Amino acid sequence: MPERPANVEPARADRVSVLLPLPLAGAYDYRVTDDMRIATGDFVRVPLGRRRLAGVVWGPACADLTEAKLKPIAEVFAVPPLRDELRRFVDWVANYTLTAPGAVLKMTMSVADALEPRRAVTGYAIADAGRRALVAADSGLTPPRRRVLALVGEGGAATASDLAQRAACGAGVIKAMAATGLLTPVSLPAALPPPVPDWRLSGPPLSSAQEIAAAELIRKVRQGGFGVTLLDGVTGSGKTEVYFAAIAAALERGRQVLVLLPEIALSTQLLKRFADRFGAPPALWHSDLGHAQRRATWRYVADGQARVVVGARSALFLPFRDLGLIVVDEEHDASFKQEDGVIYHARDMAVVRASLARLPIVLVSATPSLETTINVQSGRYARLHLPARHGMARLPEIRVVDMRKQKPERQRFLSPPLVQAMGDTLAAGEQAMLFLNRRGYAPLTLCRECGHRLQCPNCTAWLVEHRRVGGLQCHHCGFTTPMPPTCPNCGAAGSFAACGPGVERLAEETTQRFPQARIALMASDTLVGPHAMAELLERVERHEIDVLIGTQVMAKGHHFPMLTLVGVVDADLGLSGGDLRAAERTFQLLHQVAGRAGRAERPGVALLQTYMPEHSVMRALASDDRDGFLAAEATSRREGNWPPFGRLAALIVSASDADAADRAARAFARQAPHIEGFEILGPAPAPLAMLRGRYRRRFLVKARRYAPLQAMLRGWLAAAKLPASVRVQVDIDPYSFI
DNA sequence: AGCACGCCGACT
DNA sequence: GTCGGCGTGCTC
Repeated sequence: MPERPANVEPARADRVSVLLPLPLAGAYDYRVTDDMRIATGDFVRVPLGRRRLAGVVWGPACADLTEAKLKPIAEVFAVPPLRDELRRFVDWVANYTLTAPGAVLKMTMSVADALEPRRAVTGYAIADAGRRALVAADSGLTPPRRRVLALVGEGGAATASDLAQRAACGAGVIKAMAATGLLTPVSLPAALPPPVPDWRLSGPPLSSAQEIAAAELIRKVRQGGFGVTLLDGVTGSGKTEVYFAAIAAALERGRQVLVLLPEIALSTQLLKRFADRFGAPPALWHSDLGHAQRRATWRYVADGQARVVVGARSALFLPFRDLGLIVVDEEHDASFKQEDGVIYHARDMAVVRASLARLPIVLVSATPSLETTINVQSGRYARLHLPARHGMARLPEIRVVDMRKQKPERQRFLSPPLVQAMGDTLAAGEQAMLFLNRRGYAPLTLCRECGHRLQCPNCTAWLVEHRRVGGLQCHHCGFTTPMPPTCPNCGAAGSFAACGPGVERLAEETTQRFPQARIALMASDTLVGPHAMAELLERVERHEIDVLIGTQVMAKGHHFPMLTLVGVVDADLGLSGGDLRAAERTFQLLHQVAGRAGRAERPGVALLQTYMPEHSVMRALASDDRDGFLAAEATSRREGNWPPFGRLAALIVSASDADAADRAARAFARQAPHIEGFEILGPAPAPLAMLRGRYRRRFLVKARRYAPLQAMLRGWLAAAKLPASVRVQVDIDPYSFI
């Protein structure tokens, strides 16, 4: 039987509702047979059609179904029940994002067979005969057998293949030793529980500012209850050690901790620091996890043996047994926004989970989002500030390069001041970094004869030339094609011109200008395999690389003592496109990128190449005026009633052909409700009017801050009778306007 | 999400 | 004559 908190009363009724991890409108009712003890939250297996599925008992039966239609629950899983806090969270997220509750539950039940009894594997322990043989002078043991016995004697039971590998013998040796009684077969869990972090270990000494912030967080953790705290401090101010102190306090109380990170794969340095601080690594949760590990971690989170989970946004839906603290590091990062499936913002939903579970949450950033800043100003969130450390890393000087005056040569992209700075840096034996958020060689290829541009057949997007691997790629749907021999429009041969730079093209230019420099590319498509990133970072750290050229993956977390120059090749790149948060995001990204320079004793410089040197983002960066920038941003958003002062939802109507999409969008528009407090914009072709072969039309709904946005949208969607082939995707609080 | 049922093209 | 394409609809 699953263990069950004493205060949860078993549902007495002979029928209950069960939520299944499917995008169904609601929970389905099932019969409880007499021999079953069922409580709300129990994981159960139920029949659905001809399938048998795992689901969760969600509450008392809700529909009046005939006895004949009702099917019985097949089985109760021996797993701790889903806590009330998490069930309410699932319902809350479903309601907020206008998605089926089952689709949200699916994120909690993300491991297919995690509910099945924990699999055991056969391991081998040392038997008495083996122990005697090991100490006997004339045992007649072969060297491999002796090695195996020594290993098992010291390290304990292990699987045959594991032992064989460590003792450098065949697995047959192990089997034979078991047959002769030197080893005993034992049952081992398929994956061992994660090691327990030791909160009693002391971290590095804290500065007085850190001490004050840490004490406040520790107080909040000990006191318990909901509260949001922004931990605000520039890179190098020691934010991590401060929230480690809060983690230690939660562990001391025997509670679990969730740390959300934007890109777990990029956080090797954080994991290392965690292991140094607590004597054990945290449990990890991200999309690249192997299935067995995933399964094991889910179980150990559910039964409380995984004490600290560091994970990407999906970790927010894990079934913690006793969560005591949530930390969201880099809270401003846009990758917390999940853009497909259930569309949600992990930072915002983390605050909701903390609120429902009544626990403290810490948002951490050097460049807090405007949302969080406004919440601090209104007093909803507390703020702890860490000033930069004196005598330690200095923030780089940021200089703006006016590209209207400092033109690069034709078909070149590095301005004279940047080339000069690179030359000086290399001459001084230091390292430089070039940042450009564009993969590939050139973002656009056109025909010089007829002006034809190579476009993706499935998306409204140009094909990007990739010279390293050869051919053209669409960065939206993954379409690839070789470079055509002639222009598909006019048939001209050899007429293609690459327009604009990607990181590959910058590498080419850098090689031409500095033939002796050792150059490395760092983009999501050049880092293949799980260790590519770590290996490249090590090479940079060992100074085997002089110039590192890369995209956003290079922006965060790593610090290189010899890196003193950062060149931002196109600082304006993120500012076009009418995105609500374009300025804010560009500020955050460039601030982070610039922060890569000069983090040790050597002062650093960042050069921003821009055609808009007077733009508020460039001025704020150059004058290191984050708060002034945020204040100006707040003013302009308040004036337009844009988030976070008003609310926004994006609805994308899509169909498999353009005509159907237009018809559906017009029909949908006719049903638009006219309610005070709402403004409906559209339909307009979505920014990617065609994506993965579907034609998209977009509506934007602007609402006053406290207007009932979800209710209004639900009414609209219910009123519109659209054919099944038309899809309407709802994105509450949209971030990407693509 | 699956898995059925159902009505129209190229094959044994 | 059937095998199979995926559009539509249902699953307690």
